[in-house]
Amino acid sequence: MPSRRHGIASDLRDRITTGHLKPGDRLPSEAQLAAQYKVSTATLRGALTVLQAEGLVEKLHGKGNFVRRSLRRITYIGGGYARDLHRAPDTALHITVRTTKIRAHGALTALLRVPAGSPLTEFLCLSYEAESPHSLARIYIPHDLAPAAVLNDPRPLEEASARFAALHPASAAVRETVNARLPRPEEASTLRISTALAVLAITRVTADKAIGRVVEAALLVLPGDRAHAVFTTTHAINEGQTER
Amino acid sequence: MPSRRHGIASDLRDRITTGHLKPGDRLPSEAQLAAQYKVSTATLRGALTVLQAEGLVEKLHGKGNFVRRSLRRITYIGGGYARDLHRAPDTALHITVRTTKIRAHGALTALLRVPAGSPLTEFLCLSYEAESPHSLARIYIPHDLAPAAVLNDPRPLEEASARFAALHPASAAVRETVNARLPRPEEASTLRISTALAVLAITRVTADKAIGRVVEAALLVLPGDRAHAVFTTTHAINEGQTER
DNA sequence: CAGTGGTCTAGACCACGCG
DNA sequence: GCGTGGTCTAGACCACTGT
Repeated sequence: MPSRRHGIASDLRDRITTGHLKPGDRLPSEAQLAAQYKVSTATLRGALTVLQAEGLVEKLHGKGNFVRRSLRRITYIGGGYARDLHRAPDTALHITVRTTKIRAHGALTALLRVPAGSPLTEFLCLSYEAESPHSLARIYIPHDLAPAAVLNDPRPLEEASARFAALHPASAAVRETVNARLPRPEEASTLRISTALAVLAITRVTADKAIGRVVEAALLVLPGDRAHAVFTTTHAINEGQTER
Repeated sequence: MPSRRHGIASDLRDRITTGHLKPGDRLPSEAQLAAQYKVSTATLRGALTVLQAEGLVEKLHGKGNFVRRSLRRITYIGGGYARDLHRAPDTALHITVRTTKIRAHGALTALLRVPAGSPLTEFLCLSYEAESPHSLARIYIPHDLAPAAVLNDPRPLEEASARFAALHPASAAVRETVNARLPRPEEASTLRISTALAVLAITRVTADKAIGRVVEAALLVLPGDRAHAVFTTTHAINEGQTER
């Protein structure tokens, strides 16, 4: 075995997949497991980090380590459609949105193709599933393109970007960039995930081809242990429908 | 600051972005840095892990820690096109392919929609850029769909899936699933990356709609500190071209 | 309060790269 | 062989959760 912690991770993984440890079960405390495997707590925590990244184990500070109930609950659907996130149908999802007016700076000026200092509206969206944070989205829209209807939408939001569906232009070009990175400290605390757990970061830029402007930039952060992104494309005869 | 290692990471990050540490520079040894910051080597290594995941620092076992020369050199282009990976134009990319005949098992049967035990051809592709591993791809094709022309392609491969371009059917449905996870130990060693560094894992399934079969499943692994995936979609008037 | 995980320390020992 | 990073130890102390 390449390392002690991978060996322990394999052993615990087997216990989970064979059903000796069932979904929802609490594992023995890290001190107990460390004693069982005769390793230091640091090494044992390394093993748990591996299983956490696989989505098999959920770590809850102060409570314990648990076998995750369902794997891969968050699915981001690519293609720039209004529906961003799908989740298990039997669970409630609610979202908080904080709206702020800011001015373009740093990477935002390049994404939105506006000069530095341009007025923007920022929507900070945090979605919850059963009281536990689920995903984080920061959506930026040039101020002159953010209609009052969106700002004052009275509907209780069902899904994050339902509110923004009206913004999507008739002829749009959507560019989504996906990468894996560690969360910034404040992202880790708002999503209540470990700072050692990678997140799936998606940057989505939507341009209206008719007016030749970027109408929205969305920075999405999904916990890497529970999320994946799906992109589906159909190719017509000898030519694609996705442009570069 | 949320933690000691993030504080140190911020400080080093500033030294890099302000130019006090230039691309290609070797950082002081971890022992020296730990002494400078008056922390243990474990904490200092935590700080370097943060910077490594951001793509700012490259760790080379036995040599040292270096400021990365160019950020985000690997770009996966979504949409199922033949060209999988783009890289800096001034660098040479070469690929090794190992072909094996195997039988469908486990997740492969579900991906390819074939019964367990079906004969498959596996292509294990490892791409290198200037002698350092770059990306890892495992491509599976039902044996009866793998033409001899592909198996015996005489061309020196320029890019991984140029060889497979001929396979792409006229009318294809491509489904790409992206997630962030830790590398398996053998993936970490072949890609020569840390086991603590998340990878971007892309599962691409290509189906030929005409014959209603899955013609290829590709499991791609890209190092998270250097790679991102880009998906571009254009929407026609009031309807999309990406299907679910 | 007691019990849990999260961060950190000050080392030891191993594996790799290079002269 | 020597210097480097990689893994691991056996603790200490802090932060969070529940009673």
